[in-house]
This record gives sequence, structure tokens and C-alpha cells, in this order.
Amino acid sequence: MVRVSDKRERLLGAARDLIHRHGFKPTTLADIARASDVPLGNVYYYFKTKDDIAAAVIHGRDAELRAFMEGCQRKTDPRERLIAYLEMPATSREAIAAYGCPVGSLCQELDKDPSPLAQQANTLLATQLGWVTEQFRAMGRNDAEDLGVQLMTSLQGMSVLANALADPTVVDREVARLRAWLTTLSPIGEI
Amino acid sequence: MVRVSDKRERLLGAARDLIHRHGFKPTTLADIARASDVPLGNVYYYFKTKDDIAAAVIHGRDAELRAFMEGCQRKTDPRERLIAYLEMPATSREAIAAYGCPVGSLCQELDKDPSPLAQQANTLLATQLGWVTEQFRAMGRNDAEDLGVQLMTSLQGMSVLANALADPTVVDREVARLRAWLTTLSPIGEI
DNA sequence: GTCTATAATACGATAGAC
DNA sequence: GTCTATCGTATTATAGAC
Repeated sequence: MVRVSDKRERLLGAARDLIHRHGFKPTTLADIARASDVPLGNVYYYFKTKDDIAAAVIHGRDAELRAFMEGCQRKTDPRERLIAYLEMPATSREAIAAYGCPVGSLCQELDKDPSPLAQQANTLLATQLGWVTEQFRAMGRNDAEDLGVQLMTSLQGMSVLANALADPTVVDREVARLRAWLTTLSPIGEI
Repeated sequence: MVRVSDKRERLLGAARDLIHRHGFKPTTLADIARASDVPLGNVYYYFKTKDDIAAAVIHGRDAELRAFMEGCQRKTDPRERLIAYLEMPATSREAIAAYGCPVGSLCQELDKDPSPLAQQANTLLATQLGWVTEQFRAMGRNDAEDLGVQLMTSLQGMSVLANALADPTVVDREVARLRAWLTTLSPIGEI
């Protein structure tokens, strides 16, 4: 077993955390290097540019999201899958109130200046929207797209509000409401 | 009538626009100066610091929001006030899809690094939340706070999603849904 | 692969002439 | 009040020794 340096992973972990907490632009390479205990100049051995670090962080978020969705997918009832999906924000309540949604806030920041990086981040939201819409469709709803948008807007909106009010109970309230909504939602058709 | 220079207003207008489109940090004083046709060094005659410009922009947004809410307030039925309030995002659909909500996206950016400026921006969202909650209360709903949070999260979430998907129809769909929801919402009590 | 030193640039802010 | 020139600093990125 070849023991290779874990510097790349340390850099990615620190970048992931710092970007969530302070945003992409305000996070400097010196910040990432310091938090990873890697000398500044050495960062460029692992990543060509700062954008490359963000791209790798986004790729990692994509893998995590897909893994979580696959976990939910083990439930046979699509309604139960969506309810299980709510556990993600529910368990991140403090982080959301403190720093916002790691995906949504990054998209909002990067979309202010269109770039390949911004497109890559937007894909994270689009992927989640696609998955939840698929579940509503599996429930037999012919308004699955509307319901998917409705669920995703609620999740993103509660993050913005919880962050602005610095109040994690906004997450609690909205998750509880969404759970109740999903539970009582008619399984077939529209209305 | 003393005709004074309108440079300060030009600077504020340009800053307001540029901050919405590109964010606060990415917007440079040189950008604001150029868009206002004011020499860079002259900016400091009107504003001591860059933060002071943002503070003035936020103050202007606050005045606009209060004026709009007072306009809605002319309706006697609180339900009609809330429906009128939906006209604000409805008429800004393209700008929201292109740059996000001017208030929400600014809060998300500034909250990444707590400061007096961030608190000032958060107040804009808190003010709106307070106003819509007040309307639900005037309808006789004892769950007015929950409904207020629900409405504000929907508005903020649709902006995040419309921006990430670069799709103004997300705004159309959500505004239509909220209008229908408000229209059929029972005027008294809970459920 | 690792690290120090530094180049190159961008930006907020100021000095000072007019 | 207005404007040019510029300072000081922060930050991305590179050069080059080890």
C-alpha cells in the first residue's frame, strides 16, 4: 500500500469549508493553504488555478449529493424518498443559519459573473430539481415539475431567510411544514 | 432653486445597479465611478469609504420597499395587500432570473462575513417579513408568523432557483401559485 | 514533490494641485 | 468642489533552490 500525501484532500476539505463560510471570492489561496497546513507556493502543485480548486469542490459536492439521493432511493415509496431527502437540510440547521445553503449561496455568488464555474455550480441545483421532480412523477402527479420547483424554492428560500435572520428555527419550521405537506399530498393526479 | 450637482445620485444609482448585477465585493470603485462618469478620486468627496456607498444603497432600497408596502397598504383587505405585494417580483422577473433578488442575494453575500453592513442588509428582509406577517395577522390567522415565513421563503427561493436556472418562468409559476394560495387561504384561524 | 521569495496586478484610499 | 497621480496593501500566480 503506497502511502501518498493527503495534501490534496486537506486542501479540498479546507476550501470546501472556507468557501461555504466566507464565499469563493473572499476566500484567498493563503487562507486555504494556512487551514490545510500547506505552504502557499505548494498549492499550485495540486491545482493550476484558484478556479480549479472551486471546480474540484463543486465536483465533490456533486458526488455527496448524488450519494445522498441514492440513499433516499433505497426507499420504495417516492413520497418516503422525498421525506428522507428533507433530512439533509434538517441536520444542517445550524450551518444553514450561520452560512446559508452551501450550494445555493455559491450559485448566487458565482451567477453574478457568468463563467464555466457558475454553470458547474448551477448544475448542482438542477440535478436536485431533476431528482425531486422525478419522485413527484413516480407518485403519479402530472404536475410533477411544478411541485419540484415548489419544493426546491422552499428549501432554498428557507436557507436564505434562516441565514439573514440568523435563526435555525426557520429551518425547523419549514422542514416540518414540508414534511406534513408531502405526507398529505395526494399520490395521483393534480389537486 | 439651487441647482446642485447630481453626482452623488449618479454614483448611488450606478452602485445600486452594479451591486445587484455583480455583487458588492466584485464591484470596484472604479466601476462605479466610470458608470457614473465621475473621476475615481472624486468619489471620496461624496462617500468616505466603499462600505458607505453600500450603506447608502441599502438605505435607498429600504425607502423603496417601504414606499411599495405603503402602496399595498392602501388596499383595505389584508389579503389584497399581500396579492398586490406579489407584483414586485412579478414585474422584476427578468432581472431576478438574470441577477437574483437584489435584497436576498446581497444578504447572502454580506452574511458571509458579519459586519454592520450585513446587519443593515438583513434588516431589509426582516422588515418585509414583519410586514407580510402583520397582514396575515390582520386576516385573523393565529399562525401568522408561520405563514409570513412561508411566503418570504417562497419569494427568496424562487429568486435563487430562477437565477440558477436562468429561467424567468420560475418566477411566473411561483407567483401564480402564491396568488392562488393567498386567494383561497381561509381568512380566520389555523387550517 | 516541497518550499521561499517574489513578480504582476488590482484595488481601496489619500495627497495635493487647481 | 474637482481631478490626477500615486501610495500601500492584498492576492493570484510564478521562479527557482532544495
